[in-house]
Amino acid sequence: MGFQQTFKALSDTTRREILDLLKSGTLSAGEIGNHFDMTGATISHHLNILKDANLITAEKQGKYIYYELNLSVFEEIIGWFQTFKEDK
Amino acid sequence: MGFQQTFKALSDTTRREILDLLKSGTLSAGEIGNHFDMTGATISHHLNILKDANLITAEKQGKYIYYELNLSVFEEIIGWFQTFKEDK
DNA sequence: TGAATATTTAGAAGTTTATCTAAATATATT
DNA sequence: AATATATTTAGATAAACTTCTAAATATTCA
Repeated sequence: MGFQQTFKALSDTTRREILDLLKSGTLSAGEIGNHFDMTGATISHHLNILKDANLITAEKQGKYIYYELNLSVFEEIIGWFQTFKEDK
Repeated sequence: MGFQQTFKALSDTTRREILDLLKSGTLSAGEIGNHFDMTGATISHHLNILKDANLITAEKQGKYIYYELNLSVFEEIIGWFQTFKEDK
């Protein structure tokens, strides 16, 4: 765990775009997939990586699974970056 | 370029440790390499990726090449993370 | 119950990545 | 000039990653 998983998750353009989409609010897997020219299977794989990295959370509601940003991990990462500024 | 190269560079543990080392100040390639159980060739490869991502700068002085943090790109990345907090 | 929709899982293919060894380049020293 | 030191470059290999297709699971609706 730690930062490794988080940074790996952030190192892919599609996944960062998914996070950008979720800034506007909760979206289902299908709605997220509509923004990309990829199969649903591929999007599902990316969502899983983001979820494992705790960057998003998933909640099933009937037929759909809704994904949402999990901001707490963003805090930690920002904190890591801040250490570079402070120590200067 | 843009963020892609930067996040890719940050997605490796060794490279993040190199950045942590450089927080204390400038170091030569050899001094950096001494902190890791890897060949100099591998360290050189990682330094090159960090340099291409503008996360560090290199300056040759005689026999040595000194590496230093380049904080300007850190600013940009912190800015990207901040957008997630603000838009909430 | 059966068909349609939403999403995930499994397995495969091609690409990228991290690392090594060996060789090359550049500088300093004797 | 020859040797030693510092670092990079080139080429190879194995592991990890992204993406696809096909199949599986879960849910809703007629």
